[in-house]
Amino acid sequence: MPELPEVETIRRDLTSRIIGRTVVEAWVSPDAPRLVQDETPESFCRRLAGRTIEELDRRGKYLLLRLAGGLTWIVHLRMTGGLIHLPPPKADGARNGCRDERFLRARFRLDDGGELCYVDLRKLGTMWLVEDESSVVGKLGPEPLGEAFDPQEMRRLLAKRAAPVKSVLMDQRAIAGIGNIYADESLFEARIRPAKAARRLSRVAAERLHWAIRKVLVEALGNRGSSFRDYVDAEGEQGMHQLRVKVFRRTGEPCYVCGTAIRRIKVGGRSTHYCPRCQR
DNA sequence: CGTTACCTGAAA
DNA sequence: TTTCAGGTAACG
Repeated sequence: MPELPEVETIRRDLTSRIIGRTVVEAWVSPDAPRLVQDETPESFCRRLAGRTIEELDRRGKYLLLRLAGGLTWIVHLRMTGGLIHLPPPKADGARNGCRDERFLRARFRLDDGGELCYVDLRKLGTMWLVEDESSVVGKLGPEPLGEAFDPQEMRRLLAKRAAPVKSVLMDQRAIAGIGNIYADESLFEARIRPAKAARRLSRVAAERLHWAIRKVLVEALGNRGSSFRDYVDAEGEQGMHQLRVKVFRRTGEPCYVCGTAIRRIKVGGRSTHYCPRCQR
């Protein structure tokens, strides 16, 4: 579900709510045996309990919760995962429970009475508790909104790749954080065919793509991400960027630039949307 | 390099 | 009933 703008929105929302909080109790549903990586859910819960969350960071689509004592709790939401924060109950004792108990896969009680609920319809999400973050996020490419990602880096990572340019954008070892929505949107903005071999892009096209990626991600972030289906932020609210996309899931509808019907094809096994006239 | 498996529910 | 889904690891 969530790509960089969605995960970053969750990170920002959670920061003021959970930094400095201690996890007093962790619970993982026996119905989600693959959620916790590298150890049993019991051992994970035992090691997490009593730890204080000191920092909340993001790398690509991964959330990094740095804990006192050197451990990092890493969460990847995959397709349908979500992290919802329930604030401490009001003075009158009123409590808003997790809204979809059906898909609740894990629950983390905090020392202020609040809690973090991990929900995941498809159960594809994963979490780790590690000493060495690089064992999980070490192979990711540069952050597209970071300084290391410049036009030259864009050209470098497209060079020599025979795969479609869209597949390279979605390759997390090439660039971190771009998924199906923002790959299509960036390629539209850069006027490039998604199926074109990455190494065939001209220098100018690569530079347009560099600029387009940043523009698209910044705008999506400003709209708090895209909610096409399951995505909600840390308060359970939808993003707004699905109302602003130019091609994603607009098959058959007119291109906003030239009026040509948006086309849908498969690239790297994923649905891909583009304007056959604007994108060459 | 492309394809398939992992899961479950909603939409076609 | 069949297809599809904001992702990625493990295949061949």
